[in-house]
Amino acid sequence: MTTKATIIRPTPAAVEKKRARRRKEARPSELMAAAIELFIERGYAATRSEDIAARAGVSKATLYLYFEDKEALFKAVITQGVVPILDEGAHLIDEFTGDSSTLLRELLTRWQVRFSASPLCGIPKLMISEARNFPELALYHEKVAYAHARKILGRVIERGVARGEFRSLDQDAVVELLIAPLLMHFIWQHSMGASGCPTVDPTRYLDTHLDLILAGLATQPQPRS
Amino acid sequence: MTTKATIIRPTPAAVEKKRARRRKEARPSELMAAAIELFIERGYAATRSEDIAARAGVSKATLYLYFEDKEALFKAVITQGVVPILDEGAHLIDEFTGDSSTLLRELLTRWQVRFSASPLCGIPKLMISEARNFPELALYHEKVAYAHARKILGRVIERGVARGEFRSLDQDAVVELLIAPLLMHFIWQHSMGASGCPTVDPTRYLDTHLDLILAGLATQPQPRS
Amino acid sequence: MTTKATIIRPTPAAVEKKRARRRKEARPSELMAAAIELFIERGYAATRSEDIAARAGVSKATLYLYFEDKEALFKAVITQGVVPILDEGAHLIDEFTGDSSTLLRELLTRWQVRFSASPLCGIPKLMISEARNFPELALYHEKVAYAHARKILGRVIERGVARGEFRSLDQDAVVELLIAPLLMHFIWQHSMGASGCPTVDPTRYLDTHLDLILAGLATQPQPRS
Amino acid sequence: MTTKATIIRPTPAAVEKKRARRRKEARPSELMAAAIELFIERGYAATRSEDIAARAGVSKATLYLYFEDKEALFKAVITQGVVPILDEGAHLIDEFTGDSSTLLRELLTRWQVRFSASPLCGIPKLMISEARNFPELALYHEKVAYAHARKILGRVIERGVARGEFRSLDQDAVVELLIAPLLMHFIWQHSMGASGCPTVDPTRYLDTHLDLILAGLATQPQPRS
DNA sequence: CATGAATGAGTGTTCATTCAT
DNA sequence: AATGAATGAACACTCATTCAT
Repeated sequence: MTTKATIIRPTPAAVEKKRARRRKEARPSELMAAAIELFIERGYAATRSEDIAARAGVSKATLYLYFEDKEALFKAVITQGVVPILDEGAHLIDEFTGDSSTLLRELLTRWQVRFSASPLCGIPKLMISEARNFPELALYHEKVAYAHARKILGRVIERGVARGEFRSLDQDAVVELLIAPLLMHFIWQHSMGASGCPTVDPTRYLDTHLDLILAGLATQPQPRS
Repeated sequence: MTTKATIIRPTPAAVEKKRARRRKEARPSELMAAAIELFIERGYAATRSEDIAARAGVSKATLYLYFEDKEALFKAVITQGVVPILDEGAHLIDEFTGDSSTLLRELLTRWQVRFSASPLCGIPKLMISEARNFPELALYHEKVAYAHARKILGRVIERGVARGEFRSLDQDAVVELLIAPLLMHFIWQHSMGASGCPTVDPTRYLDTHLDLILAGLATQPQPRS
Repeated sequence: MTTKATIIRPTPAAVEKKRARRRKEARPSELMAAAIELFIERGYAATRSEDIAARAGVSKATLYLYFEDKEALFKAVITQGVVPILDEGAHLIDEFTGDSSTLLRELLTRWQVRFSASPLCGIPKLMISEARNFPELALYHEKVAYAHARKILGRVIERGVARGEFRSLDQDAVVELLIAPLLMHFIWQHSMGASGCPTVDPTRYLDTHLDLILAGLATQPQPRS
Repeated sequence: MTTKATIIRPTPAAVEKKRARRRKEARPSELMAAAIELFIERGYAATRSEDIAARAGVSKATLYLYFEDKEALFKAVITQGVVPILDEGAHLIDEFTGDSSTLLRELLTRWQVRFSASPLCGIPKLMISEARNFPELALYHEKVAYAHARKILGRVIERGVARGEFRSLDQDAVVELLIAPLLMHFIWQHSMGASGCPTVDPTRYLDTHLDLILAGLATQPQPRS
């Protein structure tokens, strides 16, 4: 592109320098990726900053070029984007025209699939483990992540109740009960599950969850198996 | 006191030490009680053995008279008695003669009440946090606690299915889904909840959980609110 | 004491334990002694806490048993007793009945001798070096040490002026000029002097200082050499 | 602009680099100026080379283009020109024809004024602080600066004694005593003084110093105030 | 010439653990 | 049985220095 196609004499002076410092802007995310894995595996305190650096392929000192200290790195990891995935769910609601049971089924399935595919699903376990040592973080995360998810689910429940599809129950509790199994599943997989404890099959687990809870929510008796 | 009164020779070498052993046998449990609180609050790594000793009212060195090391204390804490409370549930089943929905309701309520009243309800959070650093412990705990609870719940479900009260669904998943909200609740209270994040009302939460899941499980359409 | 003098059989049980933990209360001063030497030699920053501990014959960690941190140790060192020696001078004044020149001569000589014999004479150099990094300390030291010395010298000057022995000059400046050579001498000995630079003979130096300044202060022409 | 207008062939290879070398030769002194300030403020060890570079407006790496390492920079700073100012004093003597008291007064005043106006007056404090860590430097500095100043002052004293104006005292000591207050004053201002400790007025201080010492030196009783 | 990026070699500080008493 | 004192082994963080561009 920058060089003429018809170059006759590639003068020694004509040296392209463009490979250059690709790494720099990648570093923070590389470090955060390494950090999230290790924090989830070992916990915050048991993870040595040197190990994080090593896994990111840099020296310990480099870490401190990009993050004030270990705590800042931890906060950056936690603060990082759960929201976009949650918002996919919000879009789903806006566009959906069918019955609320199907909507709920699609929404939870979508979330499970999306989170399972990313290291983000390790964050709940991490957050749970460190919440009491980092209360501000816990509050922040609650605000931007959990509260957000609750609000989205709340809208679906309202929709179902408004359309006469769902019973009118304690809405806050219902919302919690919709999430709890998903959350528990992620947490389990990154703790007991990763230590060799048996884990339920995620698909059957989610299916049964939806089966039960949709049956429980429904105003009309469902066809029973 | 413990020596016969008729001893004539009080040789200088024959010195009776009879004063104490005072609370010798209480020490281990005092230490474990202190440890469980701190481990739950701060996590294993962030808890200094000196703090445990201080909370138990003894010196740091004393801890090592009763426990090999910090890890042994941790294991002792975790290994400790969840089983008795779970077994109360088993007894309940044996004696119960009513319908399975009521039985399930009573069983879960009993468990929640009993665990909530004890520091033991902090163990799930602790176990979750440390599982990957102590895999043998995780497996042990899974075996004696979670598997036990699952078996008990499984019996209730089987009972309900056998009596035609419950639908026949994927039993493992159903059992998990019965426990997940309880577990999640305990975990939440000892992590996010303890950091000032809002928490649902436990009673309404459990009630709604039972409402939903029993409705979902029931073969016969329930009277709907 | 506790054993009879006529002990025939020193029963194995009769063991005296009294040698015991003599060290504990000596530790802080041992550490401070080590610290003052090293701080003066190398400066605060260039002195490794491990070296201080080593010179005091303990491990690095032991240092932290007695001092919060390196800075606390530094402050303890600086804060330590210059005052008693200064006060010897104050007593001298109170008891002295002769002429003020002689008093001044005795006072300064006394101070020089006393400080020269102790590691305290290294503190001015240390304080000078670190004053800007520890302003609170500088102010503290100024208040309890320098200001105190100035006040004492001021009294002698006033005495001399009142008795018609000394000219009435700018008193603050005179006082400073009385101390400056002494101070400079201590500072020099712990810096340039210790690096092999030539040093004047302290006695001749002090004698000449007194000669000059007393001649300068005198209202009556002195007999001149 | 600087290139001739009539250049016809702007061959791609013939690239003139003529812009800069802008302040290339100014760099070392800019760095040294920045360094001296910081070394005096914080001491050698506590001054980060990055801060020096920043204050000189260049990057950390640039410093190493001009100085082998931090120590070389320190040495360059210290080694730097005190001599010219001292020599102004020497010239003064050569040209002076009046009485030695006046000469001494003029000489010391000149030095104080000249040094006070420059950051060089911070060097004594710096040298004092680092002498033991840089003994060669201390010796060097002693040789080129202090010894030089002493020699100059010595000549004035000799002159005064030869002319019957000054008493014949221990010459080395007298010379030291002439400098000590000046030196002490510079040191104080860059240490305690800079930390908020009270400082005497330099003019009154110097005046009184001269008053006292000249009176002390004089063979003839001076007119007394 | 100048620098952004990177790092090896430290340093202060902590803490689980031991041991003499 | 209990503990005050001590420490070895880590670990977070820093900084002088280098080097590719």
